[in-house]
Amino acid sequence: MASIEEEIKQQKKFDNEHQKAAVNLMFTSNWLYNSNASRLKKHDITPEQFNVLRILRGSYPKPLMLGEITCRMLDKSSNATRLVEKLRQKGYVEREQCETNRRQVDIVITEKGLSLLTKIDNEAEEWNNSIKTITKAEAQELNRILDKLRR
Amino acid sequence: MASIEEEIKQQKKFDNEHQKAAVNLMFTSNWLYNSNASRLKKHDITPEQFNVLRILRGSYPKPLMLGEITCRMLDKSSNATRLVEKLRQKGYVEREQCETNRRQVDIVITEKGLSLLTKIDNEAEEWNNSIKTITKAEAQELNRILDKLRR
DNA sequence: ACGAAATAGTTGTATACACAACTATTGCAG
DNA sequence: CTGCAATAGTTGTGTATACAACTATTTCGT
Repeated sequence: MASIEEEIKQQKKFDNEHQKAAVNLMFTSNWLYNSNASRLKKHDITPEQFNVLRILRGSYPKPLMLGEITCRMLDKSSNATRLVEKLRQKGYVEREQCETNRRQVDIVITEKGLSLLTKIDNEAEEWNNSIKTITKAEAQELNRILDKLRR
Repeated sequence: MASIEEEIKQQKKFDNEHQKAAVNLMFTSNWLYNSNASRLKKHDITPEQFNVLRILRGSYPKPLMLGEITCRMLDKSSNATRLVEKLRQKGYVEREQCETNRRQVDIVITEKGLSLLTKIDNEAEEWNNSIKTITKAEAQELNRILDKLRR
């Protein structure tokens, strides 16, 4: 088992438990992100692109405009225009100018996109296990503390 | 108060508490990172560069070779060569080829770098409060769960 | 002593985030 | 109706991560 101090080879003790939690949080998030990135890599898709596809599946068959995608993303300041363009080039989404409001661009996931998500879902076993080292009760407690932290 | 579902405007319920915790973790980490980035911005330094400087202060006055910096960093796959070069251009660190092993490059923080860290420490009040919405006991529990999660 | 393997670091290319400036379209006050 | 503000999206520049190929140096087996 590796404590956060061991992971980053900390020489000195942390000032306090809060500082340590902040570092631990970011370190663990990176760890999780990298684990996710590596399982998606064989499908030639990044976690950010995957996230956008899942958002679009959530709304399917209704399209979403770019702004709606942005506000559902984990990282709000990411650039939906460019992410969507990457997905379009791969054939996973389609873009169309909205007829009633020509400023808007409507995005919809394609059949190909949906079937990619299905394939990834089906092999998610390994990924799911990587976070099942904690119990359901611990996951709930984690969610509670994280929600409180952001207040 | 904003639950993770509200933050990302989730349409459907999460499959389970573990999935939700994984998303919550990454979302909260981004939130924390952005909060950190914005306080450092007025000093024209990024969180990654700041992290490298603190690592070097931890070892001061002993220099560290690039590889030692890398393995202490939060994100191991980041590129210490390029980060250190940015810091060198700003005058916060010095690089020198190691005499006993010419493959190595020794890095040491400068007086200017140390005084920058001191200045940032002195105005860290606001940042510290941002994670004090949780109690010390909750911070400890968070640390315990995160360490367990990575096993 | 020689050459292969290991070690330390550098560099190139693709992806994504951060921020700001920019275009195009729509809505609204007067 | 006109023009200004608000909205929706695009694009440019700088920073950092991901991964792999590369150079230089040292170590070690024979």
